[in-house]
Formats: sequence, C-alpha cells, structure tokens
Amino acid sequence: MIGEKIKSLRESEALTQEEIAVKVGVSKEFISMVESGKRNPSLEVLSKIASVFSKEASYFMDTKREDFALALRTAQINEKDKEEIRKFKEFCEDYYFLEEATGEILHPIAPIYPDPPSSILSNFSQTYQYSEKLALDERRRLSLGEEPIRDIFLLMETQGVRVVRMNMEESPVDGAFIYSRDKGAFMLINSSQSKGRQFFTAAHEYCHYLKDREKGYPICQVITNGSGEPKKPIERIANLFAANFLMPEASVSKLVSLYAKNRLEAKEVVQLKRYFGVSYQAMIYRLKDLGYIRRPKLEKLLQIDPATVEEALFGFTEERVKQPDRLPEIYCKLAVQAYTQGKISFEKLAELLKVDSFELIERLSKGGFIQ
DNA sequence: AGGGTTGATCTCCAGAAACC
DNA sequence: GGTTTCTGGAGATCAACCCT
Repeated sequence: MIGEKIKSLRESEALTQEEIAVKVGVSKEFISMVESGKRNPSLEVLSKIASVFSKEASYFMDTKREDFALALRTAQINEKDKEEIRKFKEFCEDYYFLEEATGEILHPIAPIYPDPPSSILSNFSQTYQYSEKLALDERRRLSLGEEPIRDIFLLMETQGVRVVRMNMEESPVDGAFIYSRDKGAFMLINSSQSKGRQFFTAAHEYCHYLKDREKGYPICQVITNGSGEPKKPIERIANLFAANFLMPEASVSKLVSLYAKNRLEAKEVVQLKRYFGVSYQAMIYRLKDLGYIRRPKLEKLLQIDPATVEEALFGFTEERVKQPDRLPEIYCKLAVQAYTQGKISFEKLAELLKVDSFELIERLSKGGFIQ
C-alpha cells in the first residue's frame, strides 16, 4: 500500500525512482524495492519521501483509502479557490444525501480503463496513441460514431457522473473531479468560462473518471509549462483524451478536406469549433496537432478575436455567453422529491435549494423547481 | 541509453546463548 | 548476574541484468 502510493505519486509528478532516491538520499534500488513492497522504509526515509511530495509521513501510513480522490484542472490555486473546492465538496454531500433520501442513487456505469505502461509516458507519440485509443474506445462504447457531442454534461450524467456547474468568477480553476467508492463521481465545472472551454474541461475530467477514479488519493492539479502544456503525464493524457474525444481525427479531417482544404482562416476555425462545441483555442491547437496548420499560422490565428468573427458569421457568439450560476436540474428534482415524500422539511428544502422561504413558495407554486 | 529489477553482499542492531 | 559472543533479520548498496 505504501509502495503503491509512492509509485502513483511519483508517476503523477513525472519523477523517476532515481530522482526520488537522490532527493531522499537513498539508492534507487531501495526506492524500487519500497515501491514493489519488498522493503519497508524507515520512518526517517518515509518522512523524506513524503516531503518530496509536500506531504506528512502519516499520509503513507494511513491504510484506509481517502474518501475522495480529487483532480483539479487549474494552473494555480489560491485560498479563495480552496474555499470554492470546499463548498463543492459540501455540495456533493448534500447531493448524495438527497439521492439516499429519495433512493435514486446514481452509480458509476463506465468501465475503468487501465493506465498506460509508465515506460511510454516520456514518449509523446506513444502517449498520444494511448490517449487517442482511450477516447476512441470510449466513443465506440457510447456508440457516438464520428458525430460531435452535443451535450457532454448530459452524456456524463448517463454514465454516472453528477455534473455541478458553479460560477467561480475570477478563479483559474476550470474544473474538478472527485470520487469516492461509497458515493460515486462528482464533477465541478466553472460556469464562468465559455461553453467551449467548459466542454473541454468536462472531457478532461471525464478522462480522470474513466481511468483514475479508483486510485483513492488526490490525483493532482494541472501544472502547465511555458507553452501551456500540462507537465504531469496524467494531466497531459487527460488533455489529449479530451481533444480526441471531442474532436476525433476522422471527423476533423473529413470536414477540413470537404470545406476548408486550402484555407484554414479564422472563419473556418470558428465554423469547426461551433461544430464540435469547443473553444476557438482548443480547435486551433487540435488543428495544429493534426498537422493542418503550423506554428506561425497558429500564432496568427490566436491573435484574432473569435467573438468578432463569430458574430459577423452567425450574428451571435458563444464566446461571451456566461452561464448563470444555477443548481443542477437533477439535484433540484431530487430535493423537491425528497420534500414531497416527507423525507426533508420545508426549511431543509429551502436550505438545499439555496433560497429563502418566500422565494421557495413562489417558485414551487409555479409548478416545481425545475430551472 | 535510461529506467527499473534482481541477487549477492555488507552493515547495523536487538535478542538469545554461552561463558566467566 | 554481568559481560561477551553469536545469530538472524532489516536496511541499504553494488553490480549485473532486463526491458523498451
């Protein structure tokens, strides 16, 4: 158990046994044996290993699994964000409480896909192939064909993930994913981001759901390097998965060859990104990864304001649309259901729906609480 | 070539056995 | 009973090896 935790943490940080060994002051062989469970490190060594990951030694000795595995999609995190995450966790507790009260518990349905062999993580093309296969396998399982995904949030609900959209204005946190064996999966999406970006975040977190949910420890946050690429392999895979899941190569190449063979300007990119429901930026990077545009072109396209192009083309842009901060529909339904079944009081209902009793009476009288 | 594993070996230390 | 010696196990390293 200790060894497994160390190994998982080490791999998620993209460190080698040797690098850990140097930091701790032991041999790499010893780290190998600890990870494989053939040796137990002394308390002193364990403390040093823990400090490499900014943790206490007790973290490794605690044999019970963490209640929640948490994966964040963010570049930086501050105290205010931590508070938001704490609120999210609390909300998950309420959500689960309502499911239990009404007997309508959402169970994870999707299979758990195996991790790639750690030996391929330093190789970009092998990592890409693994992520692409994962995305295509999942699309096949869901019978999605080559069609774009119209509502990824709904899709996730059908796979056993509760999607919670919270407006976290000013926060760099795009989204988070938490999972526990008892309660299942919850996904947080920062609804202050554009819809396209929310879609990408959702697909990213969905990857963690598919392959990391049983890991039983906080997964990690996305730390990006200078070019905006996530440094940690686990997050790089999630991003590659998201790109392949939302914009399958076959589908992109078909559209490009049909409609934009010889010119891929901002107009075409906007049309493509609307088709796939992703952000302008995500579409550009996807086109570059697939070899349709090169770096200078990418730089040029990134300079253009997509909202202006989109408004000129369609008279409307999704780039600037901000989602209102609202509770998940299913959560609201469950709350009202629990109340009508007499499982919770009127006051509790108001508290769970985050309204005062006057507003609650008014909204209930209008035929339910479905927003 | 680099990352990881395996087997032989050394070192240290606690506890048991032998000795005076 | 106190001291010395022996022994076994764990921690750790070294060198060789395997795998990709």
